[in-house]
Amino acid sequence: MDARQKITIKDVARRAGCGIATASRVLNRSGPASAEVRARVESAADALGFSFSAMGRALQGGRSMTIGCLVPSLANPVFAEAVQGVQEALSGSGYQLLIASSNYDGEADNDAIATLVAKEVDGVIVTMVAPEKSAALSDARGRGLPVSLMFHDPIDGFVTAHVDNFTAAREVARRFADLGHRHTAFLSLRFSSSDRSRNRYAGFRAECAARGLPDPVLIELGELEADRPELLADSFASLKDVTALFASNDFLAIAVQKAARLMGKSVPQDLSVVGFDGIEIGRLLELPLATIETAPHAMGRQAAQTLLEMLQGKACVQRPPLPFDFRAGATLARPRAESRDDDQGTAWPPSVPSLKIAQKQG
Amino acid sequence: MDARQKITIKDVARRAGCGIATASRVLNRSGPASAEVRARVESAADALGFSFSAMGRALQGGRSMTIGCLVPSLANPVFAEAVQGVQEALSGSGYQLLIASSNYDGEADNDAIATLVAKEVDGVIVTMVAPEKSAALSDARGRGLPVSLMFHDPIDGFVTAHVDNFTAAREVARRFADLGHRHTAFLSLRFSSSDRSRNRYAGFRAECAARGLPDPVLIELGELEADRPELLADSFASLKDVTALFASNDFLAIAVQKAARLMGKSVPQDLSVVGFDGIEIGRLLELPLATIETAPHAMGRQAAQTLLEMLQGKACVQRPPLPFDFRAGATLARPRAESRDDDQGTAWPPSVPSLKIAQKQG
DNA sequence: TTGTAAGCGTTATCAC
DNA sequence: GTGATAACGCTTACAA
Repeated sequence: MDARQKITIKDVARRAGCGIATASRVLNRSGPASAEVRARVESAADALGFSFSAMGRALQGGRSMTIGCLVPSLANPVFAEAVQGVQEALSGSGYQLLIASSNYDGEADNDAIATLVAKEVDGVIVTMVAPEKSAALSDARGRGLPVSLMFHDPIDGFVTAHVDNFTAAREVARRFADLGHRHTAFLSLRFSSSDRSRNRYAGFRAECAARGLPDPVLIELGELEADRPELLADSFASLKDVTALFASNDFLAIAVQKAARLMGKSVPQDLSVVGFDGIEIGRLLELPLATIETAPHAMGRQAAQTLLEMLQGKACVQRPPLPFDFRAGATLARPRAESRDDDQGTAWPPSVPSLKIAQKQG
Repeated sequence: MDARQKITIKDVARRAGCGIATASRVLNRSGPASAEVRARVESAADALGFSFSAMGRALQGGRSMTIGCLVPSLANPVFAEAVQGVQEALSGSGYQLLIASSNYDGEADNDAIATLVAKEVDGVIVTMVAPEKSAALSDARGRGLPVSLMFHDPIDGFVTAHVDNFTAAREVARRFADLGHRHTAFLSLRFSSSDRSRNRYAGFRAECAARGLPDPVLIELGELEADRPELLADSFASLKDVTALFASNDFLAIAVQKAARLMGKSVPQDLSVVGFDGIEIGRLLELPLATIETAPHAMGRQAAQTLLEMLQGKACVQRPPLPFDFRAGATLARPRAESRDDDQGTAWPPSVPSLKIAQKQG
């Protein structure tokens, strides 16, 4: 209702009885000014409650001092933590964060990038469905906009802050194999829209193959099943042979345990479960979750630091992947004796309602 | 390195062989233009890969089409979800979100507000340590900037999207009392910097008093203890009488169970635990968490909708609190028979290392 | 139908 | 030391 007009530097100058250039110099300490004028300007600014318009500055300076960040969702704590890391790395740099999220939608990704570009961000930090295929992203890069990726495994000309998903997943397979598991499964949400999930599956499968184990069963969930252990349970009734399951993230790993419980299977006696990400809460569970511990916070920090370097015109090189750790937990154990080495045929039903399940061929 | 110059509407106009006003009209469909010129302008824009500068527009139009959002932290899923809700409510409105976080620091809160104002956001959605005391916030409001609060219980002239913390907490006390618990405790992180925690404690205590129960023991944790069940366990060794514990959020509720386990206490036989917030994961635990279920997502949506209405100049009225629900879980049960009605003296040690513990007087 | 020009808030340049 | 003034990218009178 009472939107009072904005106080601009003009108002300050008028009140101080000087030119706007002088006011600007005083307020920015960017040039000479007599003590007297300086005092007048400062008290005028104070009295008026003046503060600079970042927009005016940006327009004139060519830099908005804003960097854009696109993540699939903030509801996923992994991304939320990464963004938090970005914020931290940026704090003190003078840059502000403009955040967008796409809800794992490739189209929305492109729109978001376009919007960020329109806002004249000075650089972007991005996790999206398919950066290598995004017209908006390559367009932005073509215009000279610094781009820093997060979570993605290395892609052609981009720099990325990442963890080596392939190798980390191999580690899980190694653990399973060492304990004597033969029949495994990989559980994923949005397999097709996440290069991370795909790389994890690839690594997992590669190591299984290297050890002469059958290919892991690939189970791709829809959004629905992930939140409904009952639905999940339905589908697992079929996986009789499977004694070890690798979930592509910790939430799935926790949800699948609930599902197992519903079907009377106990973890880890009947089914070993390992997750991915290493979210804090996994540690606090009655059955602490075995998982690959990653550092999303550090990923955010690194992505931001890389971007800051690009903004300073430094040459930017792809850094090595951030470390991961296998976190031992209570959800991983040897398979029951009787279920070992029982390799007769795949207990694989032709179809499972409302689930897209596919077993990759070796 | 190769920061190609930006394509402005001037470039488009030049290439199309027309004035910039015409180009603007065509591209915005905001005025007449002959079919011929229209075509020329459009193909020129296309060829050049032109896109508008939101900044130029904002500067001229007086509105940045950006709204600012300040939350304590994105690492807390409750706030992350709320922000997600804000994003959703804003999508399609043409407004972008500029996000800041303060890490629960009152000073950072003020800085963040100031920065958002400098960015010329058209409105702000805020959760901060002390909105009623923030100079920056009242200043912003004084300048006519629409302000919409989230999570905070109603404060003088502000509108807020909230849940009735006091009443929700009373509900917890009621449940405890009905089951026969007499000695309770309230566990909080950052009690002093969160009006929500304070209101929850107040409601909890009020209902205990109304039922003739002793005041709940107030336990305020530092950041450290919350992540270290060992440390937590140390402090609980003292709370011999307490049979029921209300944690001011679900993470604490989960952490405290781990601590209880470490000391050989079993939940809920020896200790009932109820959380607050209703995070999804609580449902999936082996011992599903009893908690007050709130709707942070809806809170974000409502805060955003309210702000949009303010931006449209509509009168905005404080809406009633969003609903909460008591979610039954396996962490709440009757106290053991022998521990009931044993009211002899407070089992309260003079000091517990590294914890600020205080018992409020009735 | 079209183009010129003023103005949004700032800073940088350049005379004074 | 100081103050006009041009420029940044855009929209919108207003004039042609």
